[in-house]
Amino acid sequence: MGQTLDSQFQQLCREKQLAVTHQRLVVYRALMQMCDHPSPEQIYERVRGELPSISLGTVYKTLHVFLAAGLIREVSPHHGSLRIEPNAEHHCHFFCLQCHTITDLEPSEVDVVPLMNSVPENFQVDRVSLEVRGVCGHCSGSFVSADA
Amino acid sequence: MGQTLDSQFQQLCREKQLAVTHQRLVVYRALMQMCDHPSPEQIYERVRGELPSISLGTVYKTLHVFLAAGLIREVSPHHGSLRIEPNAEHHCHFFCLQCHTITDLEPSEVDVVPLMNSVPENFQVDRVSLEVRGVCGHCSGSFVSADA
DNA sequence: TTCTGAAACAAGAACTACTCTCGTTTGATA
DNA sequence: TATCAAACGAGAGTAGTTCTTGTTTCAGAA
Repeated sequence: MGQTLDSQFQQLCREKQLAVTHQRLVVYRALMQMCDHPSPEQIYERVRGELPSISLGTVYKTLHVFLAAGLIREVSPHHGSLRIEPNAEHHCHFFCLQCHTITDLEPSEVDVVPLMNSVPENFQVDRVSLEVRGVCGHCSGSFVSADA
Repeated sequence: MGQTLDSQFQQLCREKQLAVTHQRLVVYRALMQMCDHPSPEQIYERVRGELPSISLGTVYKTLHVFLAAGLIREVSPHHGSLRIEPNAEHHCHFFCLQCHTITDLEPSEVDVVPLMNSVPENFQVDRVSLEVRGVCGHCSGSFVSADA
Protein backbone atom coordinates (compact mmCIF):
# COMPACT_ATOMS: atom_id res chain seq x y z
CA MET A 1 0.00 0.00 0.00
CA GLY A 2 2.83 2.39 0.88
CA GLN A 3 4.55 1.14 -2.26
CA THR A 4 1.47 1.90 -4.31
CA LEU A 5 1.36 5.49 -3.04
CA ASP A 6 5.07 5.92 -3.72
CA SER A 7 4.95 4.69 -7.29
CA GLN A 8 1.77 6.68 -7.89
CA PHE A 9 3.63 9.79 -6.71
CA GLN A 10 6.62 9.04 -8.91
CA GLN A 11 4.40 8.67 -11.94
CA LEU A 12 2.60 11.93 -11.14
CA CYS A 13 5.95 13.71 -10.87
CA ARG A 14 7.06 12.36 -14.24
CA GLU A 15 3.80 13.56 -15.80
CA LYS A 16 4.16 17.03 -14.26
CA GLN A 17 7.94 17.18 -14.72
CA LEU A 18 8.62 17.57 -11.02
CA ALA A 19 11.77 16.28 -9.32
CA VAL A 20 11.10 13.40 -6.95
CA THR A 21 12.68 14.30 -3.63
CA HIS A 22 12.42 12.45 -0.37
CA GLN A 23 10.75 15.45 1.31
CA ARG A 24 8.11 15.71 -1.41
CA LEU A 25 7.37 12.03 -1.21
CA VAL A 26 6.92 12.17 2.56
CA VAL A 27 4.67 15.24 2.29
CA TYR A 28 2.61 13.56 -0.42
CA ARG A 29 2.24 10.38 1.62
CA ALA A 30 1.17 12.40 4.66
CA LEU A 31 -1.41 14.29 2.61
CA MET A 32 -2.93 11.16 1.15
CA GLN A 33 -3.17 9.60 4.58
CA MET A 34 -4.88 12.64 6.16
CA CYS A 35 -8.55 12.27 5.41
CA ASP A 36 -9.67 15.70 6.61
CA HIS A 37 -8.59 19.13 5.36
CA PRO A 38 -5.27 19.83 7.02
CA SER A 39 -3.55 23.17 7.41
CA PRO A 40 0.13 23.55 6.49
CA GLU A 41 0.96 23.53 10.20
CA GLN A 42 -0.82 20.20 10.72
CA ILE A 43 0.94 18.70 7.72
CA TYR A 44 4.24 19.99 9.06
CA GLU A 45 3.59 18.38 12.43
CA ARG A 46 2.77 15.06 10.84
CA VAL A 47 5.70 15.08 8.43
CA ARG A 48 8.11 15.96 11.23
CA GLY A 49 7.34 12.59 12.82
CA GLU A 50 9.08 10.95 9.89
CA LEU A 51 11.46 13.75 8.88
CA PRO A 52 12.40 15.76 11.99
CA SER A 53 14.71 18.13 10.14
CA ILE A 54 12.18 19.36 7.56
CA SER A 55 11.39 23.06 7.76
CA LEU A 56 7.97 24.66 7.70
CA GLY A 57 9.09 26.71 4.71
CA THR A 58 9.73 23.53 2.77
CA VAL A 59 6.24 22.28 3.59
CA TYR A 60 4.73 25.54 2.32
CA LYS A 61 6.85 25.46 -0.82
CA THR A 62 6.02 21.82 -1.48
CA LEU A 63 2.31 22.48 -1.03
CA HIS A 64 2.46 25.34 -3.53
CA VAL A 65 4.30 23.09 -5.99
CA PHE A 66 1.62 20.42 -5.57
CA LEU A 67 -1.17 23.00 -5.90
CA ALA A 68 0.34 24.48 -9.06
CA ALA A 69 0.72 20.99 -10.54
CA GLY A 70 -2.86 20.09 -9.62
CA LEU A 71 -1.89 17.16 -7.37
CA ILE A 72 -4.00 18.69 -4.59
CA ARG A 73 -6.49 21.54 -4.31
CA GLU A 74 -7.13 24.14 -1.67
CA VAL A 75 -10.50 24.40 0.00
CA SER A 76 -10.76 28.16 0.37
CA PRO A 77 -10.06 30.41 -2.58
CA HIS A 78 -9.29 33.47 -0.48
CA HIS A 79 -8.01 32.60 2.96
CA GLY A 80 -5.76 35.66 3.11
CA SER A 81 -7.91 38.32 4.69
CA LEU A 82 -11.34 38.94 6.15
CA ARG A 83 -13.68 40.29 3.48
CA ILE A 84 -16.90 42.04 4.38
CA GLU A 85 -20.26 41.66 2.64
CA PRO A 86 -22.29 44.82 3.19
CA ASN A 87 -24.95 43.72 0.68
CA ALA A 88 -27.61 41.96 2.76
CA GLU A 89 -29.56 40.54 -0.17
CA HIS A 90 -29.10 36.93 -1.13
CA HIS A 91 -26.71 36.50 -4.03
CA CYS A 92 -23.74 34.43 -5.15
CA HIS A 93 -20.09 35.34 -5.64
CA PHE A 94 -17.50 35.02 -8.35
CA PHE A 95 -13.88 34.87 -7.13
CA CYS A 96 -11.16 35.86 -9.53
CA LEU A 97 -8.20 33.53 -9.09
CA GLN A 98 -5.88 36.16 -10.58
CA CYS A 99 -6.73 39.52 -9.01
CA HIS A 100 -8.71 38.09 -6.06
CA THR A 101 -11.61 40.44 -6.52
CA ILE A 102 -15.07 39.23 -5.54
CA THR A 103 -17.93 39.99 -7.91
CA ASP A 104 -21.59 39.72 -6.96
CA LEU A 105 -23.59 37.56 -9.36
CA GLU A 106 -27.21 38.16 -10.27
CA PRO A 107 -29.53 36.05 -8.08
CA SER A 108 -30.20 32.72 -9.76
CA GLU A 109 -32.71 29.97 -9.07
CA VAL A 110 -30.54 27.04 -8.01
CA ASP A 111 -32.34 24.20 -6.26
CA VAL A 112 -30.18 23.35 -3.24
CA VAL A 113 -32.54 20.76 -1.75
CA PRO A 114 -30.34 17.83 -2.88
CA LEU A 115 -27.39 19.51 -1.20
CA MET A 116 -29.35 20.01 2.02
CA ASN A 117 -30.29 16.33 1.94
CA SER A 118 -26.62 15.38 1.90
CA VAL A 119 -26.02 17.15 5.23
CA PRO A 120 -26.04 14.68 8.15
CA GLU A 121 -29.14 14.88 10.35
CA ASN A 122 -27.41 16.04 13.51
CA PHE A 123 -25.78 19.00 11.74
CA GLN A 124 -27.40 22.44 12.01
CA VAL A 125 -27.45 24.44 8.79
CA ASP A 126 -26.93 28.18 8.95
CA ARG A 127 -26.83 28.89 5.26
CA VAL A 128 -25.72 27.59 1.88
CA SER A 129 -23.29 29.48 -0.26
CA LEU A 130 -22.73 29.00 -3.96
CA GLU A 131 -19.47 30.30 -5.37
CA VAL A 132 -17.89 30.33 -8.79
CA ARG A 133 -14.11 30.49 -9.16
CA GLY A 134 -12.32 31.56 -12.29
CA VAL A 135 -10.94 34.60 -14.04
CA CYS A 136 -12.89 37.85 -14.16
CA GLY A 137 -13.52 39.87 -17.29
CA HIS A 138 -10.88 42.42 -16.38
CA CYS A 139 -8.15 39.75 -16.12
CA SER A 140 -9.40 37.55 -18.96
CA GLY A 141 -7.59 39.49 -21.63
CA SER A 142 -4.16 38.84 -20.13
CA PHE A 143 -4.92 35.36 -18.82
CA VAL A 144 -2.37 32.62 -19.53
CA SER A 145 -3.62 29.10 -18.94
CA ALA A 146 -1.84 26.99 -16.32
CA ASP A 147 -1.44 24.26 -18.96
CA ALA A 148 0.59 26.48 -21.27
CA MET B 1 -29.55 60.23 2.41
CA GLY B 2 -26.79 60.44 5.04
CA GLN B 3 -29.54 61.10 7.55
CA THR B 4 -31.40 57.98 6.42
CA LEU B 5 -28.32 55.79 6.93
CA ASP B 6 -27.68 57.35 10.33
CA SER B 7 -31.19 56.79 11.65
CA GLN B 8 -31.23 53.30 10.17
CA PHE B 9 -28.03 52.56 12.08
CA GLN B 10 -29.43 53.97 15.30
CA GLN B 11 -32.51 51.80 15.00
CA LEU B 12 -30.37 48.70 14.29
CA CYS B 13 -28.30 49.43 17.40
CA ARG B 14 -31.43 49.75 19.53
CA GLU B 15 -32.67 46.41 18.21
CA LYS B 16 -29.34 44.69 18.88
CA GLN B 17 -28.69 46.59 22.14
CA LEU B 18 -25.46 48.13 20.89
CA ALA B 19 -24.15 51.49 22.04
CA VAL B 20 -24.27 54.12 19.29
CA THR B 21 -20.82 55.65 19.12
CA HIS B 22 -19.48 58.11 16.61
CA GLN B 23 -16.78 55.64 15.46
CA ARG B 24 -19.33 52.88 14.89
CA LEU B 25 -21.58 55.19 12.94
CA VAL B 26 -18.72 56.30 10.69
CA VAL B 27 -17.64 52.68 10.11
CA TYR B 28 -21.21 51.67 9.31
CA ARG B 29 -21.65 54.55 6.89
CA ALA B 30 -18.37 53.65 5.17
CA LEU B 31 -19.43 50.00 4.85
CA MET B 32 -22.80 50.86 3.35
CA GLN B 33 -21.15 53.17 0.84
CA MET B 34 -18.55 50.60 -0.26
CA CYS B 35 -20.24 48.46 -2.89
CA ASP B 36 -17.54 45.78 -3.21
CA HIS B 37 -16.19 43.43 -0.55
CA PRO B 38 -13.72 45.49 1.44
CA SER B 39 -10.99 44.21 3.73
CA PRO B 40 -10.56 45.68 7.23
CA GLU B 41 -7.55 47.62 5.95
CA GLN B 42 -9.58 49.19 3.15
CA ILE B 43 -12.34 50.12 5.57
CA TYR B 44 -9.75 51.61 7.92
CA GLU B 45 -8.29 53.72 5.10
CA ARG B 46 -11.70 55.03 4.13
CA VAL B 47 -12.81 55.75 7.69
CA ARG B 48 -9.57 57.58 8.43
CA GLY B 49 -10.53 60.18 5.87
CA GLU B 50 -13.35 61.25 8.16
CA LEU B 51 -11.87 60.19 11.51
CA PRO B 52 -8.07 60.49 11.33
CA SER B 53 -7.52 59.37 14.93
CA ILE B 54 -9.35 56.06 14.69
CA SER B 55 -7.17 52.99 15.22
CA LEU B 56 -7.08 49.85 13.10
CA GLY B 57 -7.86 47.84 16.23
CA THR B 58 -11.09 49.76 16.67
CA VAL B 59 -12.06 48.99 13.07
CA TYR B 60 -11.45 45.27 13.66
CA LYS B 61 -13.38 45.31 16.92
CA THR B 62 -16.27 47.23 15.38
CA LEU B 63 -16.43 44.80 12.45
CA HIS B 64 -16.59 41.86 14.85
CA VAL B 65 -19.36 43.59 16.79
CA PHE B 66 -21.29 44.16 13.56
CA LEU B 67 -20.68 40.57 12.42
CA ALA B 68 -21.86 39.14 15.74
CA ALA B 69 -24.97 41.31 15.61
CA GLY B 70 -25.69 40.29 12.04
CA LEU B 71 -25.47 43.83 10.64
CA ILE B 72 -22.97 42.59 8.07
CA ARG B 73 -21.67 39.22 6.94
CA GLU B 74 -18.25 37.97 5.97
CA VAL B 75 -17.67 36.47 2.56
CA SER B 76 -15.28 33.67 3.47
CA PRO B 77 -16.03 31.40 6.39
CA HIS B 78 -12.42 30.34 6.85
CA HIS B 79 -10.01 33.02 5.74
CA GLY B 80 -7.57 32.24 8.56
CA SER B 81 -5.36 29.57 7.05
CA LEU B 82 -4.76 27.59 3.89
CA ARG B 83 -6.64 24.29 3.98
CA ILE B 84 -5.72 21.42 1.73
CA GLU B 85 -8.12 19.11 -0.10
CA PRO B 86 -6.38 15.79 -0.74
CA ASN B 87 -9.64 14.17 -1.90
CA ALA B 88 -9.68 14.62 -5.68
CA GLU B 89 -13.27 13.49 -6.22
CA HIS B 90 -15.99 16.06 -6.69
CA HIS B 91 -17.89 16.72 -3.49
CA CYS B 92 -19.22 19.56 -1.37
CA HIS B 93 -18.15 20.86 2.03
CA PHE B 94 -19.77 21.62 5.35
CA PHE B 95 -17.98 24.30 7.43
CA CYS B 96 -18.55 24.27 11.16
CA LEU B 97 -18.84 27.86 12.38
CA GLN B 98 -17.84 26.75 15.88
CA CYS B 99 -14.87 24.41 15.60
CA HIS B 100 -13.96 25.36 11.99
CA THR B 101 -13.68 21.76 10.85
CA ILE B 102 -14.52 21.00 7.24
CA THR B 103 -16.63 17.92 6.56
CA ASP B 104 -17.00 16.33 3.13
CA LEU B 105 -20.62 15.87 2.07
CA GLU B 106 -21.90 12.99 -0.03
CA PRO B 107 -22.04 13.97 -3.72
CA SER B 108 -25.46 15.40 -4.54
CA GLU B 109 -27.16 16.23 -7.83
CA VAL B 110 -27.47 20.01 -7.74
CA ASP B 111 -28.21 21.67 -11.05
CA VAL B 112 -25.81 24.61 -11.25
CA VAL B 113 -26.76 25.68 -14.77
CA PRO B 114 -28.78 28.70 -13.55
CA LEU B 115 -25.74 29.78 -11.54
CA MET B 116 -23.46 29.42 -14.56
CA ASN B 117 -25.89 31.52 -16.55
CA SER B 118 -25.53 34.34 -14.04
CA VAL B 119 -21.78 34.59 -14.71
CA PRO B 120 -20.99 37.41 -17.15
CA GLU B 121 -19.96 36.24 -20.61
CA ASN B 122 -16.40 37.51 -20.54
CA PHE B 123 -15.62 35.67 -17.29
CA GLN B 124 -13.82 32.31 -17.43
CA VAL B 125 -15.17 29.68 -15.05
CA ASP B 126 -12.71 27.32 -13.38
CA ARG B 127 -15.12 25.55 -11.10
CA VAL B 128 -18.23 25.96 -8.98
CA SER B 129 -18.19 25.23 -5.28
CA LEU B 130 -21.22 24.57 -3.12
CA GLU B 131 -20.73 25.02 0.59
CA VAL B 132 -22.96 24.66 3.62
CA ARG B 133 -22.17 26.61 6.77
CA GLY B 134 -23.52 25.74 10.18
CA VAL B 135 -22.72 23.69 13.27
CA CYS B 136 -21.39 20.14 12.96
CA GLY B 137 -22.75 17.15 14.83
CA HIS B 138 -19.89 17.18 17.30
CA CYS B 139 -20.56 20.80 18.31
CA SER B 140 -24.35 20.61 18.08
CA GLY B 141 -24.77 19.17 21.56
CA SER B 142 -23.06 22.11 23.23
CA PHE B 143 -24.29 24.74 20.79
CA VAL B 144 -25.84 27.89 22.26
CA SER B 145 -27.78 29.99 19.78
CA ALA B 146 -26.58 33.52 19.14
CA ASP B 147 -30.09 34.72 19.96
CA ALA B 148 -30.02 33.32 23.49
C1' DT C 1 -27.14 68.91 34.69
C1' DT C 2 -23.83 66.16 37.01
C1' DC C 3 -22.21 61.74 38.65
C1' DT C 4 -20.88 56.92 38.14
C1' DG C 5 -20.00 52.38 36.35
C1' DA C 6 -19.67 50.01 32.13
C1' DA C 7 -18.43 50.01 27.62
C1' DA C 8 -15.71 51.72 23.96
C1' DC C 9 -11.58 53.88 22.42
C1' DA C 10 -6.36 54.63 20.82
C1' DA C 11 -1.81 53.04 20.82
C1' DG C 12 1.09 49.78 20.21
C1' DA C 13 3.02 45.23 21.61
C1' DA C 14 2.30 40.50 20.55
C1' DC C 15 0.88 36.72 17.89
C1' DT C 16 -0.15 33.80 13.71
C1' DA C 17 0.27 32.55 9.13
C1' DC C 18 2.96 32.98 5.51
C1' DT C 19 6.95 34.46 2.33
C1' DC C 20 11.57 35.49 1.19
C1' DT C 21 16.66 35.20 1.22
C1' DC C 22 20.80 32.93 1.31
C1' DG C 23 24.11 29.51 1.93
C1' DT C 24 24.16 24.34 1.69
C1' DT C 25 22.70 19.91 0.04
C1' DT C 26 20.66 16.84 -3.17
C1' DG C 27 18.96 14.98 -7.57
C1' DA C 28 19.25 14.29 -12.68
C1' DT C 29 22.00 13.98 -16.54
C1' DA C 30 26.31 13.27 -18.87
C1' DT D 1 31.97 10.35 -10.57
C1' DA D 2 31.33 15.33 -12.02
C1' DT D 3 28.43 19.22 -12.87
C1' DC D 4 24.73 22.33 -12.53
C1' DA D 5 20.16 23.34 -11.62
C1' DA D 6 16.79 22.60 -8.39
C1' DA D 7 15.49 21.78 -3.78
C1' DC D 8 16.39 22.21 1.04
C1' DG D 9 16.96 24.30 6.02
C1' DA D 10 17.36 28.17 8.90
C1' DG D 11 15.77 32.03 10.16
C1' DA D 12 14.63 36.94 9.19
C1' DG D 13 10.89 39.59 7.38
C1' DT D 14 5.98 40.83 6.38
C1' DA D 15 0.87 41.12 6.50
C1' DG D 16 -3.10 40.43 8.90
C1' DT D 17 -5.13 40.07 13.25
C1' DT D 18 -5.65 40.00 18.35
C1' DC D 19 -4.58 41.41 22.95
C1' DT D 20 -3.34 44.61 26.71
C1' DT D 21 -3.40 48.85 29.09
C1' DG D 22 -4.59 53.24 30.30
C1' DT D 23 -7.90 56.91 28.76
C1' DT D 24 -12.24 58.61 27.08
C1' DT D 25 -17.05 58.41 26.18
C1' DC D 26 -21.76 56.78 26.76
C1' DA D 27 -26.19 55.77 29.24
C1' DG D 28 -28.85 55.71 33.09
C1' DA D 29 -29.48 57.44 37.92
C1' DA D 30 -29.54 61.17 41.16
